[in-house]
Amino acid sequence: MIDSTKALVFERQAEIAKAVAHPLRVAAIDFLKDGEKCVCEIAAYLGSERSNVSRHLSLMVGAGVLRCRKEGLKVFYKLRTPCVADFLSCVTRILKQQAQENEKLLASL
Amino acid sequence: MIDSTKALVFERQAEIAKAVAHPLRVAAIDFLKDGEKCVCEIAAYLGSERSNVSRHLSLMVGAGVLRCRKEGLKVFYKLRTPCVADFLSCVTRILKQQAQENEKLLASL
DNA sequence: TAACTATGTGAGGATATTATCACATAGTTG
DNA sequence: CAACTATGTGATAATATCCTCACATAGTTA
Repeated sequence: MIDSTKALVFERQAEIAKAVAHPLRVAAIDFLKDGEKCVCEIAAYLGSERSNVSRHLSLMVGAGVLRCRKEGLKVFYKLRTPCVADFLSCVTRILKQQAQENEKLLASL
Repeated sequence: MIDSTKALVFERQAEIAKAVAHPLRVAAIDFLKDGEKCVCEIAAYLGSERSNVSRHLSLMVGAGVLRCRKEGLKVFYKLRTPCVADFLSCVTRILKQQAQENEKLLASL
């Protein structure tokens, strides 16, 4: 059985995964891996409503995935740690392996 | 702006992240990193209803995170690729960095 | 100060997730 | 065949997530 300390860790891990688990948020993280960007840049890139993007971004800040900084009228967001990008590359690797397996399956038909 | 190919990738990446984004599922993946286990073992470890666990597991199979194999009465689940475990260690690293920042903050009070 | 720009937030409804209960299925064993 | 074991599934209700619209806030600039 899971002890309560482990349960807490699993819960926090799930929270972080959840903070990434949305197409717009994945895209935003991918966009931010090159450095900080303001909301309007991010929204333009994502092609989605400002208010919606703003919500997704603050959700990620809440989960500790992003960090933000105000400067004049603009608010700049960036990855809180480069690990976040690594995390996405891990997901990408999973995707690649899936694609490879599918290819093998297809070839055997 | 995001082109449609990229959008598809982001969507698939989000799907995979979502498949992990639940405390029970994180725990199951952690449990499975040592090798395949049957549903009853997993359910016992998670301390949750069989039917519920079964649903979470097949969700992960659907997302391509797990793979399953029938043997007699039992169904064994395992990680589809070791990348899945790597992915969780990435999340753990993010958690650690968060904890370190909090510690630094605390020390400065 | 008034108009403007960038961002955030409340309310709302639409949709998706989740857990639980009861039951169905499939394979095993006496 | 009957009882049993392991697993999966349908229905349902509770809850969470998401998007949109309208409006609020804060800083800028004319």
